[in-house]
Amino acid sequence: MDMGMGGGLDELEVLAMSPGGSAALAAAAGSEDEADLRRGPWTVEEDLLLVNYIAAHGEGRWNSLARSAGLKRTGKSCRLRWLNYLRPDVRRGNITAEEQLLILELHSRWGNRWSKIAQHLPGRTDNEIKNYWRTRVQKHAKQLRCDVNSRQFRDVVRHVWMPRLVERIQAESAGGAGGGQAAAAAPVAAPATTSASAPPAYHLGPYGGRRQSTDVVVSPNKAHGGYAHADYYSYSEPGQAAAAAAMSPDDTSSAMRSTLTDASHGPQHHYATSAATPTNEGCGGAGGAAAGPTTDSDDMVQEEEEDVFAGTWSELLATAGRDDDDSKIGLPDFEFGDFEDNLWSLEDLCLQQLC
DNA sequence: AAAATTCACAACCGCCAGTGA
DNA sequence: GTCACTGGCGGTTGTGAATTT
Repeated sequence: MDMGMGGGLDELEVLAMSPGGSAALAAAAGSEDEADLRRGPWTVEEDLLLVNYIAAHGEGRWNSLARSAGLKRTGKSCRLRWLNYLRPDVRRGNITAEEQLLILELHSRWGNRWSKIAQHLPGRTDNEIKNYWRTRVQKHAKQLRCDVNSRQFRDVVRHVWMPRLVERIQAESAGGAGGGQAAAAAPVAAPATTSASAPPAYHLGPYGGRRQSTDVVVSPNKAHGGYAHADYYSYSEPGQAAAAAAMSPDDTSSAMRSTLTDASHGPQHHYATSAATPTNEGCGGAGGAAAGPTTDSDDMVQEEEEDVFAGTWSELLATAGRDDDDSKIGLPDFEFGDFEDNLWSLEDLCLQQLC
């Protein structure tokens, strides 16, 4: 694919992406709509236009919305910006261990159905989950020289990564009160949506890459139910440290657990049997294409006919926390080392004959 | 300290399905 | 039936920060 940003920028695009490029672009491009459209990173001004317009008029037809709001963007671009970034309930930042576990599990069931997976992770966007998968999960697959859809890698995920995530979740829960090392690795993103009392906050600004430290949080204007113009009242620190400080690891874990089992966000996820079933169910077909995600229709049927998760998250964690090994939800025993980013080693996997 | 590399993420694209004229 | 428009989805890429050499 060599179109769009990948195909190199023409002069207009370069103008558009430069600071203050909008005016320059308009001047250079003339009055035609097509050429008048801006591309590239959104500016604070554009974000404000979009946020304020939606606050006043709600979401609607995106193309007309873009025009009415005075944005020189396509409707698609506005929609994406809103859904992935500006929406008040969007959560960004560290993916928690619970969320990682859920992503791994759901991906094993549905494959790259990012939007579907995202529906089960409140506040997370399909784009973020997709990015997580590509940057983290596929990286591990690459390290192991496995194809990400291969049976070997799926086994590794199920037998090594998932159990370790469960361990990590337990450690975080246990460490929440005492604030041990697990606390240091605690999730930091606070669910913006689930707080009934807190007004939504719009995260404006960018703007690209890892510049979260420059994010601007725009508070809603509670007085008239709209959202204040350029009402910058808070600058979040890198990694949303402020939010992290406001929520202990334990709080986060319990919040996530309750959120993840909230029927309003979709079917409850019962993890235990899925994690406990060491791929015998899917093992018959061996590798290759058969190891890949099942088809959509198959999944839908499976989802409706059987819930592969047998217990709630709380139950899972409680069960997994028992000392008696036989009750450890059927997960294979591993020597759980540190909880650094590298959740397994090649030696581990060789020992387990997984890869 | 500078250069090179890696990482994380925003934003784009094409494709496709749904809808209405 | 068909055409145009719109929105949603998954795949891909460019970019800047962070890390390593």
